[in-house]
Amino acid sequence: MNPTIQDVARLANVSIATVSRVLNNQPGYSEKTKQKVLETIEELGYQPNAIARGLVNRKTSTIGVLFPSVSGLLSAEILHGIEAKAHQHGNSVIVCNTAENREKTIKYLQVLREKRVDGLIFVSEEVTEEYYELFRGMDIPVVLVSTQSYQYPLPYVKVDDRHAAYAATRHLIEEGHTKIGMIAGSPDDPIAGSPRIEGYRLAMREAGRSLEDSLVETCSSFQYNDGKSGFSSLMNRHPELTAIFAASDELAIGAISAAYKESIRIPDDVSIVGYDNLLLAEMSVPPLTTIAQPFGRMGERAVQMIIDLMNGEEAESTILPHELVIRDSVKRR
Amino acid sequence: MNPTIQDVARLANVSIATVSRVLNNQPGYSEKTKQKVLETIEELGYQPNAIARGLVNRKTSTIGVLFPSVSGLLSAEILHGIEAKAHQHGNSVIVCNTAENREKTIKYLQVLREKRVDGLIFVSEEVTEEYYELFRGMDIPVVLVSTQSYQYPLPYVKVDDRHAAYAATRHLIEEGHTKIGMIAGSPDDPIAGSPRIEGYRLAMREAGRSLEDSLVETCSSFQYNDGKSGFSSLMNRHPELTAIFAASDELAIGAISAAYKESIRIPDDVSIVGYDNLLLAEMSVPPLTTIAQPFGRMGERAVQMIIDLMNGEEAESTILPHELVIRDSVKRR
DNA sequence: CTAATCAACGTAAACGTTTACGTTAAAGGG
DNA sequence: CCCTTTAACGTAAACGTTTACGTTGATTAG
Repeated sequence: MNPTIQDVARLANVSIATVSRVLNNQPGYSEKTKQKVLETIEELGYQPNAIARGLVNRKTSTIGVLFPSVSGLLSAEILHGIEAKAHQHGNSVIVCNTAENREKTIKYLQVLREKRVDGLIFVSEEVTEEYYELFRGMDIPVVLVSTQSYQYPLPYVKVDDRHAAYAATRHLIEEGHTKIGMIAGSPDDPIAGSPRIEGYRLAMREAGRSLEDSLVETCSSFQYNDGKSGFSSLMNRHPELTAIFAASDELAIGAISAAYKESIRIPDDVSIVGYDNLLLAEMSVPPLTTIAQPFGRMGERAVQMIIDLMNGEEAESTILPHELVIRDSVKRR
Repeated sequence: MNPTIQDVARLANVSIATVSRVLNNQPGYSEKTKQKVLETIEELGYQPNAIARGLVNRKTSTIGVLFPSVSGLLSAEILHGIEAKAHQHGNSVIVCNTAENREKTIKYLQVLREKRVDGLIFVSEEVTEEYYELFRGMDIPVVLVSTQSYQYPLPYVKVDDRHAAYAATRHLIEEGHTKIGMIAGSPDDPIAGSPRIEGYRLAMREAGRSLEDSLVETCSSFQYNDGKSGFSSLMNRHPELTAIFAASDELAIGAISAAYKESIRIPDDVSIVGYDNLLLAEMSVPPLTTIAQPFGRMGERAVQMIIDLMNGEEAESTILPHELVIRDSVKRR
C-alpha cells in the first residue's frame, strides 16, 4: 500500500496541512519542520496521490488526443510533438483512436469527459455539429491540429494547404515541366482535399498551363494503394505527363511503386513531388522531393495553446510554415 | 459546471446511494425509481466523475505505456494494438516517450505512479535494476513487449528472435543463395541484437555455409542510416555476397537505398530480407520480403495480460508466431 | 504593561464517489 | 395478531488531498 499524507504527518509529528504546505511549497512553516517533513517523505517513499489531488483541484493535468488513426505515419509524428511538450509542462496524454468512426469518437469523448481531462486535441478530422456540442459540454480547451472548422470557432494549428500545394507545383514548373498532373484526395474534403487541388490549379493557371480536369486524379483517401492505382490511371489518361504532384507522401510512394512496376523511371521519365515529408520520404527510392509539414512543431504548438487557454489566456490559430525539401524525385528539364 | 450525483439525487428525490446503485446496477431499488433516476440523469446530462470514482475504488482504468520512441514506425503499430484492446475493456492509455533516457524514464514512472495507473506496459527496452525496483514500488501489473528480462520475473510478449532470424536466413538458403551476409544490431543487445545474429549463424552452420565474423556487419541501432552505411561497408568487404539478411526493415530499406546509389540492383544483384514487416516494407521499391512480427496482436496480448493480472489471474509470457512474408526483394538462384 | 501583529502551525470542510450499515414499511408465517 | 423477513431505500464514513479559518505563543509597537 502506498503511504498517504497522513502517514507522513503522523511520522513527522505535524498535521497533514503542514505536509501539504511543504509539498506545494507554500509559506507557513519553519525551516526545521520543512526538513523534518522532507526527510520522512523520503523515508516513507511517499508520492502524492494525483487522483485525490485532481478531485479537489479539479485539474487532472491530462490532455486527451483524438486521432483518426494511431498507426498512421503522420499521427505518430504529431503525437511525438504533443507528448514531448505536454510532459515538459507536467501533463500526461491519453491517446484515442477514432478510426474516423462516429460512434467510437463519441464514446471516447464521453470517456475523456468522465476522466476530466483538462484539454482536448483533435487531429486531422472534420468537426461535426455533434462533436462540437460535446466539446462545449465538456467546457475545456479544444484545439484542432492539421484540420480546421469553418463553422465553429475552434482554434487550430496547421499549414496553409493551398499555399503549400502551390509551392509544390511551382517547383515542378520552375524545373521546366509543362505537363503536370496531380494525384489528389477527395475534392469534397474541405481540409486536405480541395485546398491542395486549388493550390495546384493556381500555380498552373499562373504559369499559363493547361487546366483540364482530367489532369487531376482524385482518390478517396491519401493512402499508398490509392497512389498506386491513381498513378496508373492518370498516366493511362495522360501518357504525355512529365511530372506529378501527389497530395501526400503515401500517394507519392504509391505512385513510385506503380511506376517501378510499369518500368517508368523516376525521375528520368516522370518527376514526382510529395506532400508531408514523413520519415519514409527520405527512405524512398529515389528519395522523395516533398513539401514538409512540421508535424512535431504542430503538436507542440497545439499543447502550448491548450495550456495558454487553460490559463485563461487567448490562443490564436496558427499557420505554421511549410517547406520544400528537395531530394531526388524531380528532374530538371 | 458538470452536474454531480448530488444534483441527480436531489432532482430525482432519492439519496445519492440510490443513484449510485442504479449507476452501477446493483440491486436495491424499484423499477420505478430506476426509471426516475435514469430520466433525470438524461435530463441533466450527468456523467459520473471518474476521478472521484478512482479515489474510492482505487482503480483508474488507465494503463501507462512506455516507449523508447513514439514516432518510430514500430511503436506506432504496437500502440495501435494496445489502444484498441485497452479501450475495448474500458481502459485508457497514457503514452510516454522515454527516448531511451534514464532520467526521463524515471520521471515518467513517477508520474504514472502518482496518477495511479492500473498497469504498465514496457516496450522494446531493457529493464534495469532501477526500473525494476520502481515497478515493484508501484505494485501493479507490468508486462514487457518486444523485450524480456532474464534477471527479473516479468511476463512478456514477443516473438522468438532467434527462430525468426533463422527463418529469414533459411529462406535465403532455400532460394539458392550461398554467400549470405547480415546487417545486424549490436551484439551487446541481448534482446534484438545477439539472438538474431545467432539465428542467422544457426541457419548458416546448419547449411554448412561460411561463418566468418566479417559476414555480419554490426550497427549501433536499427535505423535507416545504419542500414545505408552498413550495406556499403559490408559489400565493400564482401563483394561476392548475393544475399543479405537485415535485422530490421529500416536497416533493409537503408540497404536498398545504398544499393540504388551504387547501382547495385535489388534483387537481381543482391537479395535482401528484412525483419518486422512495417507498413513501409510493402511500400518499398522493390517491395520487401521480410519476417513479420504481429505488432498489433502483441499490443493486444499485452493488454489482455495486464487485465488478467489485475483480476488476480496468472498471465503467462507469450511467444507469438512470426511469419515470412514473401515479396520481391529476394531472387531465386 | 497591554494590545496588536505575525509566524507557525492545527482543524475541519470540501471535492464526488462507493458502500457498510441502519431504518422503515410491507409481506409472510405461525 | 404478532414476529420475522425482506425489499427499498437513506445515512454517513471513507478514499487522499487542498485550503479557509482558527489557534497559539512570541514579538513588537505604543
